Amino acid sequence: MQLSATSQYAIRILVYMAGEKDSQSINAAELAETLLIPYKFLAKIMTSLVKVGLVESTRGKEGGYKLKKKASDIMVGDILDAFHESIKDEQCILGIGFCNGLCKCALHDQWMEPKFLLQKMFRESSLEDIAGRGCKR
Amino acid sequence: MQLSATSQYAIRILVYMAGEKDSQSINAAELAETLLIPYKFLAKIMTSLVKVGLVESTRGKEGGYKLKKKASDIMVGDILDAFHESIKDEQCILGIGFCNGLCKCALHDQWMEPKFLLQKMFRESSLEDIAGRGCKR
DNA sequence: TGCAATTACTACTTCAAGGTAGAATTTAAA
DNA sequence: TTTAAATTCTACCTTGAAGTAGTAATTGCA
Ligand code: SF4
Ligand code: SF4
Repeated sequence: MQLSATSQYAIRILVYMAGEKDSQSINAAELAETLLIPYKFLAKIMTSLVKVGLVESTRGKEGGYKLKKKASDIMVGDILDAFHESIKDEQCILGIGFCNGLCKCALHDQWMEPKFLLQKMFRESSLEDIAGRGCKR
Repeated sequence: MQLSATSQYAIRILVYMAGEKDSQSINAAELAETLLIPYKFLAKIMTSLVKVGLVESTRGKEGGYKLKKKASDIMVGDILDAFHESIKDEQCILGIGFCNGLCKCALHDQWMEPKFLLQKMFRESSLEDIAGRGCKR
């Protein structure tokens, strides 16, 4: 019952980038070192984030990564989407599927509420909301 | 962001057993067939449930499985515990760890609430509460 | 131009979860 | 006592996520 390592890394990376001076690019080595993420794995994640349009990259000397949108416009949910890990409305806690209220087991209603809160949290929390506070890793 | 297949299977198995006539044992073949769980994998799960004391088994002809406690005394959380998948208080949504309120990022407080609801749901839902309603699989 | 720094690509390895196969063990009943 | 039905054990296979390695492509700068 937790996010994949990939998603967790991605969130931490983008939050860190949002906390840095704008219009200044950060390279993979610095990210890997300060965030304690394996360099090569981070590089792979960064490429995904570039492909999905959350980050822009410049190669070569003086190159690196920059957020492609304002930190206030990147939601945690966008990041989870990139790795197909956002929570769907029909997701069932027992993995059965989508009774959609027709046949409700006792867990159904109880799962609705935390599920909704998680969706809301992911949908409404932007990088700006998170950056600058809490754990710096 | 979901339970492991093993835990989901285990919950469904025990809920089904709770819905059957008491003091009557059910064998692995029937469980596998009605719940659409691979037979051999189910057998493995059952052995775990026996070892952890939620189920008792009798081997040989006429054998099978029975709940070891009343359905109202087996909580979903007990099942998750058996597979080390219950949600710890200090579980962090970013996998960093346990800031314990000292350094709170913006996700910290928002994660607290759904986490609490999930813990409550797992802790307070018994098999009896679930059995007999909803999807029969 | 050439070099060094950087991301991107391709392919592999490792690890854990999920799943399978077959034989050993136990038991009730014929 | 034999046999068939059942669980249990041990060992393996498969799949996907996590992580690694090496090289190609790109770019700024000396
Ligand atoms: S009724 Fe229960 S099993 Fe069916 S979708 Fe809802 S939570 Fe899942
Ligand atoms: S402050 Fe944020 S990163 Fe730290 S434990 Fe809480 S949720 Fe996790």
